[in-house]
Amino acid sequence: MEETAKELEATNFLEKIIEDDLANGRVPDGKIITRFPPEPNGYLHIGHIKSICINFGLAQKYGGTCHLRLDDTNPAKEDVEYIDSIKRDIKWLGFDWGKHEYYASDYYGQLYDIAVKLIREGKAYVDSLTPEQMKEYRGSLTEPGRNSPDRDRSIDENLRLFEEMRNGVYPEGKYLLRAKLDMASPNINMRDPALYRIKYETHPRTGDKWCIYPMYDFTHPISDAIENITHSFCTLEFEDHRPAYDWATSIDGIEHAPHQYEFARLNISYFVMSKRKLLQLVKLGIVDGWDDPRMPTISGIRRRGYSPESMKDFVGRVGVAKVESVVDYSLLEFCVREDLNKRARRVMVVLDPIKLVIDNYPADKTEMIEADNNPEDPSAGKRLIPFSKELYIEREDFAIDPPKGYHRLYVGNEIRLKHAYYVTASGYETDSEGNVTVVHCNYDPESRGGTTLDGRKVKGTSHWVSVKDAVSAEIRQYDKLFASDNPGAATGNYLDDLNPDSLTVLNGAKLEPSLLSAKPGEYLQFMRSGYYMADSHDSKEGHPVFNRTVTLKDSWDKMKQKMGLK
RNA sequence: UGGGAUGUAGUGUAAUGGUAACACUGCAGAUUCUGGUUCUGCCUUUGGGGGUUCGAAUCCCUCCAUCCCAGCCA
Repeated sequence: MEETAKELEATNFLEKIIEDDLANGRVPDGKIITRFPPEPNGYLHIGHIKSICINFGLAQKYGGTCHLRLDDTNPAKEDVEYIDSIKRDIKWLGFDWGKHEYYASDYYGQLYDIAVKLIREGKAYVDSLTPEQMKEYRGSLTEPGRNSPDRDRSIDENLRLFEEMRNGVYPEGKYLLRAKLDMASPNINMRDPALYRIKYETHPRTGDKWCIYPMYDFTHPISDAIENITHSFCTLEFEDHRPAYDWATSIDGIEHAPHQYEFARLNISYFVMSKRKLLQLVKLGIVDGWDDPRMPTISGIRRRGYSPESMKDFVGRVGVAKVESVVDYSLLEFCVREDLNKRARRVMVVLDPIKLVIDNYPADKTEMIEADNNPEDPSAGKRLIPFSKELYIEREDFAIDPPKGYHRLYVGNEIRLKHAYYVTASGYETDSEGNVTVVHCNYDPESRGGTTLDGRKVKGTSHWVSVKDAVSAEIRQYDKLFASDNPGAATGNYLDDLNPDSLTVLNGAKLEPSLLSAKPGEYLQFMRSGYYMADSHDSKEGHPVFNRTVTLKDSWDKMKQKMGLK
């Protein structure tokens, strides 16, 4: 069995379907064709990454092609702004649709002709029911619907009315073109679904050429057929639409019959993913826009500093199945950290500074300390950092009364200043409120570079920045947008679960001088704190602004919580 | 008995009649010039009940639970 070997490669049920179709000669020329069909009515989010990876990824894996098709059949909600962002986001992920950029609106002419043909064959009719009446005639989940009085309208009259609809003779809502299927079907989608509605909206691409627009159940399957799509993957909620899909693709004259397969959409704890809610967060001004770094949009993720590789790794680990599920936010953070650990350039930034004065270090001396840019990647090279008598260190790296297990700086304790020297604290100064303002210490000149000949160990290592060489910057400490792992579960309103601390802005941070010219797009690790990236909107040469992508894991913080210190 | 779908560690996903597993999380430890990384170990799993079988997560019956569907949205 030659297909046996291939089947072993499949890692999920969609791959099994493809391999089975390939093995049984059900795919023309052995080239599968998939499509990613977003509606340009909002920005792509992390849930779409799964769909993108499935459609583009599977085409790639099996030597096929993937089309980008903008499903633009509702001009009331769609906009070129969204089309542009969608294309930018897919490219950022590293996928390429090549010349296969299509629009459902490209097929309006063909769709119209098919509709006319259906009318001629008595398979579609123009209905004058109002929306309220429609609903009433449709029946309910447990009761069958009733036929519309217009269902038996003559073919000639249907033809005339439909043409007049197209010509703008009637106002919106006056008439509707419906397929004549089965009003008693247990599947509501088969109860004479709407095919065309009147809409006086200017379309982003067809302008005012049309005032009737085709519906999803009609457009989508036929678009797939026109493009010779072999595998049409969509999310679970379209399962009930598959009979409509199969109906549309089997209309006489449509030669190619693609198949639809459904998978579970991606849900992540602490996130909201619906376009409606994301749009609301933007409209209400709760976030800075679609690309706010707290948004789960691809543009938000990019601005936050997540890497495309980590996102692809993430959706790969999540897998593909038909169970509605919620993935732990911790897996997302794990993937981001794992990837950034390999690629981020290490730098020293003191977020909440206090001064450290080395009493036995010459006042006028500055020496350049050599530091690795990335210990995980020697090819990232080294850089020189200025070191002098007065430094900034992290406020939480010094304690007057060190708690149990604390191995940072306290009077009498020796620590290492990263890459530089060992220092031992000798005393400290406080302000009138008792806050530490200055820590005094002495350094061991023999420990230059961060080690000593005697091989003695120090337990703590602090990062530092030379006072006279320090750069200031705005640091945006982002956290989860929602405080609940299931926003809205408790009250029914997801806005009740907004995390009040999702953004903390730090203005007093002190940075090593190399950061003065940091550029958006460069992955950084502020040592011992987290991963950061310069903000693409607000960071300027000489006035950097950084977004926190994700914190480093912090086992000391965990220990403190366990000891009840936090 | 409206229709459609789905139930495997805390979470996600494998295993399709032959020893239930991988990842994340959590816990414990080792290493470490980042309390990061890396490494080691541990915890916890087939929705319930019946049946077929030498053998069932897998096949059959039944019950239960959850999700989706009543837009002129997609």
